[in-house]
Amino acid sequence: MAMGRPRSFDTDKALDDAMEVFWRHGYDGASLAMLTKAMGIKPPSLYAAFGSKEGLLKAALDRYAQRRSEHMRYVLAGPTARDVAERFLFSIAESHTDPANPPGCLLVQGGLACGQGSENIPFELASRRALSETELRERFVQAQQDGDLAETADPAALARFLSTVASGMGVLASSGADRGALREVARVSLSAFPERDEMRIVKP
Amino acid sequence: MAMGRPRSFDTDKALDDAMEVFWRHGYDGASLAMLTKAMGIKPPSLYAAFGSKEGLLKAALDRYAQRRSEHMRYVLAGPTARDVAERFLFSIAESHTDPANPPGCLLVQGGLACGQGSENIPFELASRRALSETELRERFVQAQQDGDLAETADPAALARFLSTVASGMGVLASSGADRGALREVARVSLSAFPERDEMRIVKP
DNA sequence: AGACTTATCTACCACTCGATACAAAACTTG
DNA sequence: CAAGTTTTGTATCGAGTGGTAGATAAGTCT
Repeated sequence: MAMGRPRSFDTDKALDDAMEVFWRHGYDGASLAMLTKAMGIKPPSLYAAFGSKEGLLKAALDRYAQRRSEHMRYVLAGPTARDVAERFLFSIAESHTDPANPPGCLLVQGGLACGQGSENIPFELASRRALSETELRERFVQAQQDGDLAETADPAALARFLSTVASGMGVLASSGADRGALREVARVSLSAFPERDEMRIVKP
Repeated sequence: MAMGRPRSFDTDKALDDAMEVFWRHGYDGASLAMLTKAMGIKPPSLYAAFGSKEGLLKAALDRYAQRRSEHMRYVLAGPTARDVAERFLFSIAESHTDPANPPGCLLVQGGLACGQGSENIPFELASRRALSETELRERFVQAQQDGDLAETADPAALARFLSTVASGMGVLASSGADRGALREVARVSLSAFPERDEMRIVKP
């Protein structure tokens, strides 16, 4: 059996290019013309490789998650719950203002509300945003067991708070805020986080 | 001189309907077909009244701001800086989950990233988001003068933090979070806010 | 009433959208 | 080399986009 003509473009490179377009223009705002131009391929190649525009987005999101998993591993490896929170917020201040990428977060910029035919895109993004919140929550539960987070603290609430601030920082960055502004938000947010020998956040 | 045929639809009612469409689908996702159907008018009437799709959005945003100005007046009338922060966050938890509206915040849902021909929409929304942050900051400066906010506190940082949390709550609400979840975020966020006789947020 | 002004409706414009049919090209295998 | 398989480019599809021309309807003014 013959093997067929080999693909003439690099899939990961093309996904990086597509990711940038989705990031900068959102799902609805990213047209196939933009995408194919950025990726350096023609529509039939795109559809052969990714199936559809939505398939392309999902592949780009997978790659985005893959990239961020390294950061997240570092974040979750913080020695205490508070260190984890600190790493989380400050690494986001950096990544959301990384000049190598469009400002903000793909999972926020990608599309909170979409038009006809893209109704499921916001759900897709939301479910992926929920992943890091879950990781944080589980890490905080662990911290409670380890004793570096007060038993009266609420891991779910803390994780949701951090996740919410992260989304807000994405919105802030998308409107042109600089790295200093995001760091400042991170700093203020951290003061909502219980210090080691203190607990301000307790269950109701 | 004659006065011409009177308009057969109510402008404010039509704007409310358009607002909901923009809110639910974003600027790019809101098609003229959706808008005219929701508003109960035909395209020529829309263009005669609002000039363009972008003009319609701006008119809807004006009306949105008008609605929220009442809430904001109540928020800013809080007796102390901390009361202001508390009112701000909890009123947002309510409004972003008001079943009478689409979930989230129009200024966030409307479009953080848009396509060709709508590049200025994100700026328009960002500038309107910045307004409430400015109001908060000025209120906190006043609070400092009044003595109910520590001199070492940073009004700009606090206002930006609250504004960021508000945006984050918009993202959270748009992905289906319920009112309780938003209230919880508000509660945690408030613990980052200096109590009356304490100041945790100081200038660097 | 009749002139004038403005809004509304039908129908349509040029264009872009996401997606594809088809044939030529490029590779592996026999 | 020839057969088989997959990718590529050209050219295009039907549907939908934001927006408008022109005629008609509905008012106010003299």
